[in-house]
Amino acid sequence: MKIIKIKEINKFENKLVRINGWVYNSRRSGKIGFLTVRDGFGLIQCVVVKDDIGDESFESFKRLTQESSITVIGKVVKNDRAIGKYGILVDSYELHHLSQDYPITPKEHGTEYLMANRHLWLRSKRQHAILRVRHEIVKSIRDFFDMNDFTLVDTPIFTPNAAEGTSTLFRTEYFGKEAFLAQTGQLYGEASAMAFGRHYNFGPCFRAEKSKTRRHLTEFWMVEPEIAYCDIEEDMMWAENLLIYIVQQVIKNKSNELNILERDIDVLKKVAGPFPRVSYTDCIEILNKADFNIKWGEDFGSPEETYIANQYDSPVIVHRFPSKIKAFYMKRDPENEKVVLGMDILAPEGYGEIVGGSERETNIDILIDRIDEEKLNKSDYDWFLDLRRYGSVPHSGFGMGLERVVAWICGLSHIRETIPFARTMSRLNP
RNA sequence: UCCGGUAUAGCUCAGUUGGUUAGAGCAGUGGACUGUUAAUCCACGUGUCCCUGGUUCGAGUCCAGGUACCGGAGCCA
Repeated sequence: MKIIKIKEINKFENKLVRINGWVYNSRRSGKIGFLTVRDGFGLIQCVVVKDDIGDESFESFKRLTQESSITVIGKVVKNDRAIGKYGILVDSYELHHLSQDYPITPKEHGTEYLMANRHLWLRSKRQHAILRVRHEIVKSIRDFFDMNDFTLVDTPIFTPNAAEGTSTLFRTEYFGKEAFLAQTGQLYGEASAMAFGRHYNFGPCFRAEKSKTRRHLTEFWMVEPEIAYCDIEEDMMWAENLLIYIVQQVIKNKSNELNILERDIDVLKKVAGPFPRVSYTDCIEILNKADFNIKWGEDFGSPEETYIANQYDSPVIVHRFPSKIKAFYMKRDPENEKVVLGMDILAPEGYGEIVGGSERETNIDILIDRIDEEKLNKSDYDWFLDLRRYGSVPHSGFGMGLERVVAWICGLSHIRETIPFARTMSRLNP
């Protein structure tokens, strides 16, 4: 007899099968019982009839608890009343472990409680769906870069320097020296782009900012392509095409999960491109028309960002920011020295910045000036400056925050559900 | 760091103007039920009311300080 996955149940109509899983829910009505079983691949309703399995088995069935691990043996039958349109008429079952007092009941719980039980919450339908969408997004990111001849080159997590000098870094001890957990792999990505032409790195980043909002994690995953012989316009195109590809793949392959999450797929279908491109200077004008009272040169706050994003159905690309509010490595616009060739992509529906990128400064003298201006330690960047000494070329790249993309595509109100084990200011466990 | 909010049963919450023995639903246990979808119905239990101090005849309730957590700002993906 075959052990099958619930997701392939429709291939086994009227066959006897085995399913390895866990009790999702159990209820009964006299001499007939209904056991919803999950196996990690899906849910199925198993019908337990006293007269079929015998008094003794039925008595022990009545004692089955939520999340007990069992193997169910029975016949697959079509059943319109059941979830998934198929059910199993139980012949017998084997109990592996009887779960006692499972903390997550089918009733409501607070988020704090659920986060404290995150290791168990992962079994719930919604959390399962979110992480499967995350999986699809990760896969489509890797496929996209693979199809376009990018090479994955992993960048280190221990670093000696502060790449952007602005964000707070986690400090650690490294054989008697000070080291930091990487907040970006970008500088290493630039080295790799000079070796491979098209590079990307994808891994965890760490930021010790004391941010307590629904958009922040202290540990999150970022994908960062870096492309040689690429200007800012091409950079925007890569980011746009990546986002469109991700959304298409999720709609195509994870529609069940989006339904479980009650995500409006029509909203996602509007993400077709080309995305609107608005300069920072134009944004200032738009914002002041809406009574925001922001001066040229000031950085956008969260309300400003949300207002700009809400003007459009699809993500919007904001570009050419004042150089003073952006990182030292961004190239200045030859047509306007006051701005840099940087761009941010803002997701619709208030999900905020999901991409940040730029064309990189190639002139070593300007870079050294900028490093001094930011009061960074020049010796830490000597290897980075080498990239401008030996065959410097125009190049660009961007970083995309995985969890914010997951939150946006799933339509979630909080980023902590987008990663299996969230790390926030107040949570290091489980 | 700043601003706002919350803290009562295993979980989710109610608790009046300060009043005597602190409540509900769910979960759990036992029972009834052959078509349930968070099944329903009957019976049974549970408390450091976050901590410390204060006001009061009397504090879960009012006041002060503290702690923890939540949301927002800043910062950012």
